[in-house]
This record gives sequence, C-alpha cells and structure tokens, in this order.
Amino acid sequence: MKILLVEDDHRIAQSIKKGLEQERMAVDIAYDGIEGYDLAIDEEYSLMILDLMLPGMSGLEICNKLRQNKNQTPILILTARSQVEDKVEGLNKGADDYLTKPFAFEELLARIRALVRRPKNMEEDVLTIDNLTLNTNNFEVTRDKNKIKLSSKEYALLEFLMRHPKQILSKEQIMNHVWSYETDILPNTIEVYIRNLRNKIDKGFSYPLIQTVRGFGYKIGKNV
Amino acid sequence: MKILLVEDDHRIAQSIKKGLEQERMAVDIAYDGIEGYDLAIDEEYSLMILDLMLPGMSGLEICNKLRQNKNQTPILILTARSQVEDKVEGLNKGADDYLTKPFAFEELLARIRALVRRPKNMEEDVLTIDNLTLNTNNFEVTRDKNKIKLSSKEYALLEFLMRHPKQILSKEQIMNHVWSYETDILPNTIEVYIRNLRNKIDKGFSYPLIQTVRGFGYKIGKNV
DNA sequence: AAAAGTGTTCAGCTAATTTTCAGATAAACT
DNA sequence: AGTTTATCTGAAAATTAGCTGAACACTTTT
Repeated sequence: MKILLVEDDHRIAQSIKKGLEQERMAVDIAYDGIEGYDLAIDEEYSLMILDLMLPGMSGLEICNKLRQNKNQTPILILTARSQVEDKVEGLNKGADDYLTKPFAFEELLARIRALVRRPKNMEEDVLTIDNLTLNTNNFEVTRDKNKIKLSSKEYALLEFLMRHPKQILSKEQIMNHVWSYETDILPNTIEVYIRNLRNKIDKGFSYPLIQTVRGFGYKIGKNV
Repeated sequence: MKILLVEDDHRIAQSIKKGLEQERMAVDIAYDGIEGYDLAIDEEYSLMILDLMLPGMSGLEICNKLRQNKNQTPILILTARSQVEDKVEGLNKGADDYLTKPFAFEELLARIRALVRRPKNMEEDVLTIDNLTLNTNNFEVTRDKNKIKLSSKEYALLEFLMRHPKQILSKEQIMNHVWSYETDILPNTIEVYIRNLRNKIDKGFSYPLIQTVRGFGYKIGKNV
C-alpha cells in the first residue's frame, strides 16, 4: 500500500511516516502543496493524506483539482481544531474523511483502514485473543461472552495491544501510538491504565491475558 | 556507509567514531556547527548525527537549513536529558529521530540501523549462533528451541556478543558498548553478567557457547 | 448542584535487577 | 612448588521498574 502524505510540519510528517512504515506501508512525503499535487498526478497512490494549511496550494485546492481530473484516490484531510468549520467544505470538495489535529497515531491508522477497506478483501474487524474479543465497529469488548465496559483511552490501549499480539510493546511505543503527539505523560500513566485494563479484563478469570515483561514492556496473550 | 558526526565534546565524538568504524562505517567529525554544516553540504552522507548544543551553529539550525535546501539525508539528534522539551522542536525542524544523553553505544547503533534500513534489503533481525537464537523484534532468546528469559542488561550483553560472533570482545569494549558512557562499573560487573548468561544459556547443554579468552576477553561461539 | 466518570499525577511499597564485595579457583610465570 | 594475576562465585547492598490506593482537576450525567 502506497500513501502520499502532504504536510508541511516536518515533525508530524516524519512521525506519521515512521508509524506507517512500521505498518508496512510505503510513504511519500511532500512538504508543500505544489510538490504534493505534482506527486499526486504522477504517481499511483492507494490513499492521500493532505494537510489543510499548506504553503503553495491548500489541501482543499489539491483535492478539488484532482477530483476535477477524475482522480478517485481516497483522500483524508488533516485539519487544526480551529478549522473544523472547513469540514463541510472539505467533504464537499471530494475528500473522503477528515481528522482534526492533534490526534493519536492509532486514530489516523483507523481512518486509513476504513478508507482503503475494499468490499472484496473483507478485513477482520473483530480482533480476537484467546477468549477476549474487541469489535472495532461497535467498540464492544467481551471476555468469555461477558461484555466489558471501557473508557475510550482504555479501549484505545487495548486495541493497540490486540493489534500486536505476542509482541512486546514498550511504554514509549504505547505513548507514541495511543496518545496524541502533543500530550506528554509520565510512564506511570501507562502503568495505571494497564492496571485498569487488568481489573476489567483479567480479574476474575482463571488466567491473565496482559503480561508484564519487566525492562521491556507489555504484551497481550495467554502466557506460555 | 558514510556518516557525519557533529559533536563538540571530543571525548564523546572520538568514542562514537571508534565504535562506528568498528562497524565498518566511515565517519567524518566536525567539532562545531559551521564546520558541520559545510561538510553536510559538500559531501554525500548516508546519515548525520548532530548534537543539539554546538558552538557556531546549533544542531537544530543545521537541520533546518539543510531541509530548506531539500537535503533529505536522515538526521539523528543528540540531546541532553534536560533538553528533552526540545524534542518537539527538533522533530519539527526535520530531524528523523533523537537520542538523549547519556546513552549506551549500542542504543545509538540501533537507531542508526533503524534509520538507514531500506525497505528493500530486508535485514535479518534474528541473530543465530549454533543452536542459539536471538530475535530482535520480540526479544525472544532460545537455545535448542528452549525459551530463555533474560533481564534487559543480560539481553543487551548477549545481543552485543552475538552481533560479533567469533570475535574476542574485551571487558572494556563491552563496557563501552553495552553500558552508557557515563556509568562507571567495575570489570567484575561484566564477569558477573557473563556468569549469569552462562547459567541461562550454557548450563545443561552439552557444550558451552560463551568462551573466556584469558587476558583478552570473551567471545561467543562453539569452541573449535 | 450533586454525583459519577475520566485522565493524570503522586508517594509509598515490593520485588527484581544491577552492582559491589570478599573469598575461592585456576591459569601463567618464575 | 610457590607466586602472581585473571577470572569465577555466592551473597550482600544499592538501585530501579512496576504496582497500588488515593488525590486532583475536569467533563459529563443526573
């Protein structure tokens, strides 16, 4: 999957690129609107991510022009919170979805997954680990048929763990994926969330699914 | 692989250079920002390592200017712990990653490997010596299919040994690579770690894989 | 306006890890 | 054989990672 990212803020661009590459996607970056537009017409992308505010040509302009040229590639618009009013206009001009900054990386991933999901390649949207399930459509989490109520951060953390089963995820990785790139939290915050999750999904069951790997991080799965 | 290192602390610069050259990389050093910037535009590097605090021109300034000139070379920023807040700004200006001082040399190497890893030349991330394997993705270590649990220092030491099979590594080399350049440990600490590793990966097997070379150091591999 | 829920921090605790110490072993050198 | 020096070892001491109950500031619900 090849993605075009047009974003003038190098920090955001690099961190998105890094994250997407970890998900085995190929990412081209353009740091201004003109460069972005040129790439968009020259290359074949599965998805384009456009920042709204860009030097040279705005995301909306790019979007508009591409659609006029019958380019059907899915487009995701990034906008600052103050620009939310532009949402309507953005979707008008042919964008398929939008995401307000700042966002947690996993939010972006979720949008991307939704946009490039083709009816044919039925993606699995119920994640399952042992007798624990997480339904990404209705956000329902169950263990052994028992419904479990989670707060949104707890849910986001659990989803991240479940998307990387058996992998050890460090606190830093968790921080970078589950929290917005602007927030700065202590490592202890993650410990607290892990405890909360354990209280909800492990407590009362015969074996735990969240494992601590001291010195490295956490992983999800039945312990072998 | 040619690397530019811009660092005004001679001690750190030299020790990094020495370490990288051992890894068969060519290293140019600049001791101030201006010299560094000039080298960066004159030469072609595969990677640049910039200290944040530099006489003449700061690492950020260099980074910024290079990016403005469309220089795409990966940049790794070194920052003191007290300057962590600058992380945001650093990544803003186009740096690809950052590392806080003090660090163990192997941490730096890991970042470098990540930054210059090209999607095409799938690097091997499972190290193997005889029937001993170390998976750098999930930190799993096995000998003859038996999973072995290591603490993080034990793991770091074993990884270092396994990345240099059959080479004799002196206690000093081990100290410089596996421990942060600030920590000061007795040589005996390494002896203790070697014993711990032996207890976990050699004990109970018909032949040992960790060899002592009296007067020189240690090496890993089946003894011939 | 009160109550309940959420995200985050804090301080104290425990247990594992890291480091040191002091005596034992073993190789190398007279 | 005796001495010297490097390495090994068991155990103690110091340090740190992770867990926990509770507090705090905010939001949302009632």
